[in-house]
Amino acid sequence: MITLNEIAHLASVSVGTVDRVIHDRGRVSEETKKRVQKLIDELNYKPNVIARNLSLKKTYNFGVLMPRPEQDGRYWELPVNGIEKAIDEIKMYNVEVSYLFYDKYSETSFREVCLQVESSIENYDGLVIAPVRSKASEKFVEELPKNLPFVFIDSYIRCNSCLSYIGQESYQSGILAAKLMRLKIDHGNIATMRVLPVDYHIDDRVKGFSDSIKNMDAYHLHVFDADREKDLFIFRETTKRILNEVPDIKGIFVPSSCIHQVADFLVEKHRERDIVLIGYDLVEDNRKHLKSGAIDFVISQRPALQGYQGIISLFRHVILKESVEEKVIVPMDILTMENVDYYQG
Amino acid sequence: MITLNEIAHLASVSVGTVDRVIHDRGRVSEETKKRVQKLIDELNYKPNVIARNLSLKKTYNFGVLMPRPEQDGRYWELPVNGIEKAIDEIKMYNVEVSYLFYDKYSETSFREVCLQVESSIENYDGLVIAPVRSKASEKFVEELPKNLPFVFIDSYIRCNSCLSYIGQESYQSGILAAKLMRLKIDHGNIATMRVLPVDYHIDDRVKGFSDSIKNMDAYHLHVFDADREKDLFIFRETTKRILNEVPDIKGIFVPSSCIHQVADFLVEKHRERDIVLIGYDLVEDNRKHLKSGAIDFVISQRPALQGYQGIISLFRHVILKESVEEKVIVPMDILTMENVDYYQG
DNA sequence: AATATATGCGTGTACGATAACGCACAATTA
DNA sequence: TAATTGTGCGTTATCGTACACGCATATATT
Repeated sequence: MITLNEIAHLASVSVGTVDRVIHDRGRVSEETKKRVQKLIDELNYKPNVIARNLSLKKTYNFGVLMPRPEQDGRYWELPVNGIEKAIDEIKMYNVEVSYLFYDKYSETSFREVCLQVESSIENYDGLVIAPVRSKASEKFVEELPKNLPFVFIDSYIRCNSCLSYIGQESYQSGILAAKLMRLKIDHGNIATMRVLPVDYHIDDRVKGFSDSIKNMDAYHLHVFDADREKDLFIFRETTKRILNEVPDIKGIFVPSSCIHQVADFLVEKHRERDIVLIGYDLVEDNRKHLKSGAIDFVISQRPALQGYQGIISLFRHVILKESVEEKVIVPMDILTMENVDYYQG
Repeated sequence: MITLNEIAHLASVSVGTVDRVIHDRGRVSEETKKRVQKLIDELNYKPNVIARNLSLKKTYNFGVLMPRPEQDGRYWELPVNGIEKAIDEIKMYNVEVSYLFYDKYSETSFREVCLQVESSIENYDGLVIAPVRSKASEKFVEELPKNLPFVFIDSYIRCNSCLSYIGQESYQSGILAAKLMRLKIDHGNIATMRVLPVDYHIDDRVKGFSDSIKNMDAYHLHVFDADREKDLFIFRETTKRILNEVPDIKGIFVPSSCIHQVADFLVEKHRERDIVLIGYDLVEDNRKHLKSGAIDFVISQRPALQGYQGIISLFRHVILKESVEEKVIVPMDILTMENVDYYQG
């Protein structure tokens, strides 16, 4: 293992000079700089991260902008778990997180949190952002200082300065949902819900599902709109509508974690046995319904891994100075009553 | 953050004394020891791992005993990938691995590797063992020095001194396979293979599958033996036997990664469309058949994660001196042609 | 009583990198 | 010409821990 000191010796300069070359701090003659740089390249010198972080007695703070954990049927607790796991692993590097939770269904709430970050921007060494509110997020990241790295998790927005995106292949997961539906049902009426307000990746799930089903003669697809901003229990209400309008419905696909509202309602009406339910994300209520059989399949896109990876990507870039993947697509996992107990998302 | 120095000051002793207390090196009076220990406990002092490893300029070497990567349809490459990923993450702690590959189907090959380890046992700071050859493995670990930590991956053997087991819930995954089979087929003849030589967790898969299917009137289960030690292409040959003996076979379950041999044969005979295939592990050949539709489902038990976790467990115990989980059960993942491209095992 | 051994504890240095400091000399400015 | 500023470097303290070493003092052995 090559060290600073060795380079210094070989170049017949002091460690200070080598350090200045490495960090491009100037105050080194062009000639010496070349000589040192050549040795660094030739010997493939890599700074010892451990020594560096011991020396740089700095504490790092990563900000996490995401919806309140309890929203979407406590879905957002799952990325938080992953974030906590990551922080636990790298706590010896003096890394902390500051959570900045916002109400996913309120533009002003998100704006407030953005302002809060902007007003103390110097406190942050990196940001993990779940840009659920796309437009406002785009504006926010545009105005971030150029030297503040940030990563997206969960959903993607147009942006070329982001360090990394960790997320889902939503359209494809809709196709997968359709496949699972066809395994359980070989013909008849199927419903799905388009969730409002528009969220790109939830929309894509519906598109993937619809595109797979709509051209098949055996099935008849009914699409219902469900505006979550109008009603917290919109999924329940929409299920009521479905049962009214399509009495012989065979299966329902809900492109969000709120499938448990649908299951709750069907259980009340004793219809859970004859209607196939497919939804997303292993929140506690969904786990319960999956085990009882009310929900047939849950697709999970490793929410904990998304949170974990978000922090780790920042860590690798900011602290280890390593390069990170621009895009990390998480797997889509199929959960049934048989494998749910062993799942780690 | 409390440091050694602060403890020393508060206890009015030198860091040397505190160090001796911490590492229980003796040469400290009972009285001072108590005083120091009390401060350590009260202030909840935790040594700085980074500083420790900078100081202990040690390089660590973990031995990995496992079947040759190319065996079982190159299944064993997958844990190696996970091991490499782990090593890459912790390389700054000067951790290396030595691979000790053996022929899974040869007792003498395994014995040789064991001898090799024993003869230079002082080189190893920990071992990751895939105890595929159960009996010989039991004997081997019994004779290991008490202070050499080791973890099991892939399969478990009776042993109370192992640091950690990272593995699969095989019986349950057999149940899952049966569920998937029932989704595709609602009645008829189904076959499965019992693989020889006996491997507990592969056997358990068959048991889980059989127990789910055999009591159902709609299905008729045929169990075939396949002795891998007699023939490298035994799965292919056994498939031939199945087609001969049960001409109207509807589905075949193979409890190992060698399902691709079955798929190869069925494709040759143009029977891949009307026979459902379910097997294990996303090796390259299986991926191909999954995407083409010849294989319907692959169950994966995160082989890369198993390798990764094996190394990380040793790392946490040996280098970070943290406590590790005694048992880590990896999830069982369902792979279909729709989600296979996004899988990370 | 003289010497050997054991115990208790402090000191010093290494690990590798960072960054503040300082010194010598040159170039620029007043 | 004297004062100021800038450049090109070396030196050194620092981070927190580990450990070799050495010096006292106490106890045991001859």
